[in-house]
Amino acid sequence: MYLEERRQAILNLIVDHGRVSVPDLSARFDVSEVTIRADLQTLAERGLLVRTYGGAISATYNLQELSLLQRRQQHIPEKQRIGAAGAALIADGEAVFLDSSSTALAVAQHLKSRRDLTLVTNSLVIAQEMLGLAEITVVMPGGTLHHDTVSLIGPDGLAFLEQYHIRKGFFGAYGLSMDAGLTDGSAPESEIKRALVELCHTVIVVADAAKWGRVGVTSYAGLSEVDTVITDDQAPPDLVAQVRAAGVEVVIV
Amino acid sequence: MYLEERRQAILNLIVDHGRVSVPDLSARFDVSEVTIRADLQTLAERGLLVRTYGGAISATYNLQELSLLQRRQQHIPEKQRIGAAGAALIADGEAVFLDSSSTALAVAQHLKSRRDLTLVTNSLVIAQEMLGLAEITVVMPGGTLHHDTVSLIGPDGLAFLEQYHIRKGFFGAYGLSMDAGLTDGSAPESEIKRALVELCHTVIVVADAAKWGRVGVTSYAGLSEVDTVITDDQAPPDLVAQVRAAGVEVVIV
DNA sequence: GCTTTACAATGAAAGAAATCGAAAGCAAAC
DNA sequence: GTTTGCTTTCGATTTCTTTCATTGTAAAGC
Repeated sequence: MYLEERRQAILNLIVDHGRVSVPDLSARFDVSEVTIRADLQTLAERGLLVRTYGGAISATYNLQELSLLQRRQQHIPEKQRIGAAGAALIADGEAVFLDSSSTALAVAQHLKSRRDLTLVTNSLVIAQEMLGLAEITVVMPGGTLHHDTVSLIGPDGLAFLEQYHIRKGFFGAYGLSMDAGLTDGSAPESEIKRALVELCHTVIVVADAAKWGRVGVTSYAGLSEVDTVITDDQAPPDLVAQVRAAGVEVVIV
Repeated sequence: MYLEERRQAILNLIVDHGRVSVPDLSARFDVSEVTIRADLQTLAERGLLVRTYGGAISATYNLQELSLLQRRQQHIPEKQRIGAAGAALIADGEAVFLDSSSTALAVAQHLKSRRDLTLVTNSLVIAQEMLGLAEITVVMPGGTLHHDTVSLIGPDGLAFLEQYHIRKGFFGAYGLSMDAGLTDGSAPESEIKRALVELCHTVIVVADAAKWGRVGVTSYAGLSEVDTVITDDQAPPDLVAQVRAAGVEVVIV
């Protein structure tokens, strides 16, 4: 029996029984427990099962996994401060765009007690975070799911968004610099952001100190298109001064 | 019983009863109260419940997530069999539509090891289920997030989908009857399905036995538009015979 | 308001089981 | 013969759980 056959068989057992134990699998396939653990770890990394101490169970708990990821984010104090400051700029009744960055997620987390708000976002994580909040309308453009950013990307979603009057857009960035402006790591991601920067009346960049002076693969906006940058107090003062001189409001939290 | 299973069971108890107590859980799972407290603390850190003195209660903002989990767990063996049968109808390389029903989710769960597949869906749960599977392309139409079905609903997302050649569509239903055809619980949900039934070359209905003979608020397709129904062996034979006589293939698993 | 009382939570220590890491063994492929 | 990938062995380490002593808390009665 080959390795992949064994792993397939393990998955079948989980589908049938809901759970498997390491000693049991070891006996059944006549390999050491160490080997079984390696199998389980690999399958868990592929998201095909959930590892437990002593065995594994079926992977039908993805929602919780995701919310765990979300909550891991919460513990970064800088992002939370930036998120709170961003949320303070949003009035009830407005329609705002949030991109798929983790800092924009922090903004969303501070909007949970708001009423009559429309959030436009391409981030599945933000949508998930707002689940069950009846007072908040979440609108998503269509697109293809990108696994790394957990967001919908695609040129065709934009036409759909043009019917909304989006007052404010919150954008994360891979980097923020004087000459390259706002930069990101991937081209399709940049494309949708470039269009949204056009669409939003007010462009607000949420970026922690690490982003300053960094330049990513593609630019999606120049500094002249930015109204406000929200960052934390570790941002390099000389760069902050330059950006302010260029007419951009910089909020430090 | 593994740790994660116990924690899952605790969450289920909270969904059912709204609250749990430490001594009760300790007796029920035959572990010490200290262990239960550790479980509750961990689950509270994940945001899945709210800790109280002597026990725990439901985390209101997560109720939606949990009730969805619960819905997924109902009829699990039947739904899983239906899901497997549905997945067997899909060849690698195809583009298929899956709606936001829990039975369509079961189909998706059986597609995880496939390669080169395009899934079109308006269900956030299915999208999340496919997260990290690089071989599977997930496309979502734009729309407004509906909290109860965890799906994107909206008329404008459809234009975007017309560019895809969707071979097969898998649809759940609230009810399935001779005269009303396929029915659903809410009008906007029906609207998007009606359009997708038009768009899909082959329409496959996945519905467990409980759906037969039931009629919901709005119809989204007549039986004449349906190619195949996949159901379980508890489906009423007389209704099955009638539907077959109407020219619909009925697969019983 | 204050105190009592019963219950709940926490910390430390300890034991059993499971896991991990590193080095080594083994087989098939080049 | 060497390489490569999978598997095993064997301590060292971690995780999970319990017990017990101590501290903290809620709510009833004074």
